[in-house]
Amino acid sequence: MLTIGQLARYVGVSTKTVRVYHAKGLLPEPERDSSGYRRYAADAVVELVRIRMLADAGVPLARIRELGSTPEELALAVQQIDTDLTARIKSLRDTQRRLRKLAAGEISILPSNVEDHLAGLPALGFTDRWIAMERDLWIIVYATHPELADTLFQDQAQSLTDPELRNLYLAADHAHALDPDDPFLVELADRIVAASIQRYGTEPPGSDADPAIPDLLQNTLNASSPGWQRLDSLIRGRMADVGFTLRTSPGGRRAE
Amino acid sequence: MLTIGQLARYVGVSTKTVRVYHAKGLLPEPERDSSGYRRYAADAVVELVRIRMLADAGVPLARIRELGSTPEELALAVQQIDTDLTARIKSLRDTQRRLRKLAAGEISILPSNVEDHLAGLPALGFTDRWIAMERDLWIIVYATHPELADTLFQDQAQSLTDPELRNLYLAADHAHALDPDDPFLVELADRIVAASIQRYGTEPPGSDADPAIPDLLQNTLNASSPGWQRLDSLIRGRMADVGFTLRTSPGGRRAE
DNA sequence: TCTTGACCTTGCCCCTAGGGCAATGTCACA
DNA sequence: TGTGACATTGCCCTAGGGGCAAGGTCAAGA
Repeated sequence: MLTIGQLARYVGVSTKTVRVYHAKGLLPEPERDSSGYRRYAADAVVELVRIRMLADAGVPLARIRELGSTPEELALAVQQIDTDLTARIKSLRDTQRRLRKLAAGEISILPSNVEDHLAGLPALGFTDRWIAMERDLWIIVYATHPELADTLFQDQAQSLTDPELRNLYLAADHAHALDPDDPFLVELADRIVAASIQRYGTEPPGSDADPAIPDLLQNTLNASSPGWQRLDSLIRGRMADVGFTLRTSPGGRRAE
Repeated sequence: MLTIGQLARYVGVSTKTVRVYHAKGLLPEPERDSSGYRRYAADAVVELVRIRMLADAGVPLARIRELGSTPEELALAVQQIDTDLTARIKSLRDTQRRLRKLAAGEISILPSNVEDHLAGLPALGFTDRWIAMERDLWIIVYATHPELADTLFQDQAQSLTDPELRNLYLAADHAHALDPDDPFLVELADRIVAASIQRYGTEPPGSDADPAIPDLLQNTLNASSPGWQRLDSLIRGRMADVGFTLRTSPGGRRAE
């Protein structure tokens, strides 16, 4: 008769695996010889091969144990394991495809229309710094307000088709390098506030939903350059003057 | 900024998963706000997506952590993960194929030539009981003595092509149903011993390698019917009389 | 006969990638 | 001022074994 090692070697598993199957009740404990060694008959080989086949297919051991009952039940279970296996193969292939896109740098975190929009910005004259900032902004917006983000994005994308607004955005982009005392910043702030009021009245889209978004933008901008910080400060001052709804989030917590 | 829940939802994982990635050093711990909540910036989303992609591909988290160093190294690693993924897909498909064979009852534990040999036995007049016994015997032989088994099997298969020997085996098969006192058993034992000596001299193949195999056969036979037990006993007696090498394993331990 | 190396036994702790719970603190809304 | 959804840390649990310890056994060679 077979020792545990011979059984395990023949089927291609470790002795530990066989013992685990005994402990889990998958494989019946065989007789012991006079020194306490397990002694297996040939049917244990057949049974162990069956178990390994199912385990290799990813069936949990607990389910394999319950499986052996009736032949119809077993056939049904095998059917189900088969479709499950097909699904897993498909999922692996999908993963492989996405991994290759990742390696090629074509990974898209944002919806593809947003990625397309960002990809078009360099041609309009925006700096990489600005684009990176905007990209981060949209990631945050889509993560925090998935139901609003599309609307906000459509508005933003559409506003770039207006040459005047586009020039304001471009000017803001390039204000990054300006000295905080540059008088151009005052003029730019005035023009931005005027354009905003013309476009939205005193109630900008999204402002009724969550005050965190403007805060967020502000923080991102301010951290980046003194010129931007000054520009933001000017805009906020002008907005408040004309009663523009620019609530600061309570305690400023959301923007910390 | 994002809370852990927003980050997790956006990427499609649980908050626990994100915390685990922090604990394992995969994702840097972000700043905390005044109440101790984690606050994430947009780059955490990008990083988390990258980690999930690799994790989905089956890369262990410990390896993902070591991965980020140089771009060439990463490209090489991704290359390797890709081939690994291909191998896993192939292995799953093999498993699926074997599972279908299992479901169809076409599973082969033994080498295919042995299975073919067994499949041919019914046509020669052997009973299912004999074939099942022989199958078990070959499983044990291949498991215990993989290097000898092929030689022994070739000899056995070849001996069946001799009509006289084949008739002896058939007679032994059908002796299962005989009464232990049937005089035919004595005659059959004589003929088997004579044929064995004619074929092998007094040194049967495999006897010099391990005495367990004859013991094994004996035990299997004896457990099955009184007729067989008697036949075996007669054969052993005759063999010993003529000096045939039929060692019993020391203490009989291997056959327990 | 004694030693040596390869087996076997049980029991214990370890791993991965998280899940789930508890106890507690916070946030936002009504 | 509640209330439900969210956050925090810490702890134990899972599957499918791996690995080690401390001991018992077996076969072969000196």
